[in-house]
Amino acid sequence: MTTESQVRQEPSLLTTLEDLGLRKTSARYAVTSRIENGSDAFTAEELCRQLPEVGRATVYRTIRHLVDAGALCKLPILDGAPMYSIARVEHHHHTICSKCGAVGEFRHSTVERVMRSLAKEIEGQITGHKMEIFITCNSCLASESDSSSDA
Amino acid sequence: MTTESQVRQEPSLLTTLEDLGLRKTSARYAVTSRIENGSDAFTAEELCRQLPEVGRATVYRTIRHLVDAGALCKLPILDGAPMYSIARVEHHHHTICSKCGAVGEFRHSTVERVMRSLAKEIEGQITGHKMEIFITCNSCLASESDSSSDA
DNA sequence: TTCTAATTGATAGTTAGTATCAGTTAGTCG
DNA sequence: CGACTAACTGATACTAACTATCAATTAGAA
Repeated sequence: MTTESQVRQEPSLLTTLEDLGLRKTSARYAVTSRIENGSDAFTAEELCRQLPEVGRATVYRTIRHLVDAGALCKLPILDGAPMYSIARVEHHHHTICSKCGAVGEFRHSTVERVMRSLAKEIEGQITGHKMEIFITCNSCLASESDSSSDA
Repeated sequence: MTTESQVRQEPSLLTTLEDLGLRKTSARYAVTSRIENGSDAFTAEELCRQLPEVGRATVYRTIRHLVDAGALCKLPILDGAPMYSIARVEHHHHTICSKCGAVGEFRHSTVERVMRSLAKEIEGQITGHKMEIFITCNSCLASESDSSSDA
């Protein structure tokens, strides 16, 4: 577990940008490292607020590059701005806590298998899919049972 | 097939509003009948444009009532405004054509079964789910093969 | 008919995101 | 190293998609 060789250093988001042929700038460094060290999922506006030294346009532009490169995933939220999270698994789905908004990732072969069986049912040609599971996360469940003991 | 008794009249959206204890007004009549007679899925702004005689606020308010009542479903679109479509099947998922934006509904027991097996994998308590399948619809496939014959 | 709470819609405000463009900078080339 | 230039930045202004406000209107009960 602690062996160096087993720690696969994920290519940093800044590297992803370089690989796109983009320059390594201080603004991009600020944005990518904030994303990497920040919380799970975030909105563009949150990031702007956390990085007042970087212009909004640059924050939005950098996010867009990362999404285009597949390094970030953008998930549409029913009410409000889309959230972004680092794509750690190539193809995956999301869990979203309805209470606190925490976003998780999962991948399950069954989901992919279902897609194949759905192909028969659906008119047209399937090009992709997306699944979101709404949950109450463990920490919200815990705080819920706390407060319910008051009542 | 053509027997009257087999044509189950779906409760109109206006009735849905009445059932919520809301008044039957001409603005609400205009909005609901436009939705019922219009195309599959629409955005709020589209509806506003189609109903210049109804105020924007009223259009948005009416949509919100219908979504709250479960008569319309709101589906978040990755880029742009959310789309709404009449919920014809209680619990269902959507197909979205990536070319033309046409939205369809489907329901498949396998999807629901998968959810149960995922429950084991996922931390926290599942409260709901949502699945979108991206397709190229038949008519877009057709026009695609047309234009490819030009090239 | 009268009354009143529900409703409307014009307007102004907010939020999220994009376009513009003059000024700055990374990285290369000599 | 120094100069050059295309890439980049960020302030600003703009647009789209809503939401809040509130005086005027209206549905529906009495």
